[in-house]
Amino acid sequence: MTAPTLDELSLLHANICQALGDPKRIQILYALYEQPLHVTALADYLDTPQPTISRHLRVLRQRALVTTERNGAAVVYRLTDERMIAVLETMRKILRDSLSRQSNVLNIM
Amino acid sequence: MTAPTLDELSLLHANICQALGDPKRIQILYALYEQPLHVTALADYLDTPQPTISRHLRVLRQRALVTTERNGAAVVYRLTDERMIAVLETMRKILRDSLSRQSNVLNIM
DNA sequence: TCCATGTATTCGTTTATCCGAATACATCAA
DNA sequence: TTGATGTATTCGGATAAACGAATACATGGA
Repeated sequence: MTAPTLDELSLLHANICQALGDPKRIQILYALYEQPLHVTALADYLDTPQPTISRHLRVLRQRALVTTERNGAAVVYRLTDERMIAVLETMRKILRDSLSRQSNVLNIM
Repeated sequence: MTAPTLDELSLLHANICQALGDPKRIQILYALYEQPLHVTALADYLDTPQPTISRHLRVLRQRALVTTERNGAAVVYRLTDERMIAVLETMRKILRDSLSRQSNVLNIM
C-alpha cells in the first residue's frame, strides 16, 4: 500500500468534507461527541426517523468518521477521532467571523 | 440580524463543508494559499478549463471562503481566512492516520 | 469604436444526493 | 421457535451538483 498521490489525497479529502456537508450529519457528530449512542437513541435525540439516521451513519462510517460496536441488538456509534470536533469548532469560529463581517451569507440558503 | 439558532448554524456549517466537498475546490484553496491568483492563472495551474474553475470559484465565493479583487480585466482570488488551511491540514492528518489504521487492519488480514 | 483578453453564465445531459415509506435483516429473551 | 426490539436496506421520486460546449459579458488599449 503506497502513499496516495496529491490528486488521490484531494479526492479522499473531499470525500471527508462531503460527508460533513449535511446539517444532520454535523448534528450527529456533535451528539456523538457528547457521548456514544446507539441508532435509536440518536434518532430520538435528533427527532429524526431511524432510517434517515441509519443512512447518515453509513455515510460517516464509510468515511471512517465514526466507528461501531455492537451491544446486543443495538449498535453503538462513537466518534473515531475527537480531533474532528476541533476541526468543526474552528470552522464555526471562521463562520461566525464571516457572518459578523457580512451578514448576508444567509442569502445562500 | 439575530444570532443563528443551532439548526441554522448547522446548516451554514454544512454549507461550508459541502463547498469543500469537491477535490478541485480543495486544490483551488491550496493553490490560493500559496499565492492569490486570477482565474486564468488558476485554470492553467490546475490544468482545468476556465469555465470549470470559474464555477468552482463562484461556489467558494458564495460561501465567503475566497474574496475577489479586480485587477484590470482580471479578477484576482485570494483566501478569505488562512485558518481554513489549518482546518484542512488537520483533516489531512486525521485522514492519514485513518488510512494507516486501515492499512494495519489489511496487513493483519 | 473595435479588438483582444479575461471572466461569468447558460444550456443540456449525466450523475449524485436526499427523504419517506415500506420492508428486510439481526439479536435476544421467553 | 416465536415475538419484541433494534438496525439496515430498497424503491421511487424530487432536488441538487457536476461537466463540456458554446456564448455572453467586462475591461482596457489601439
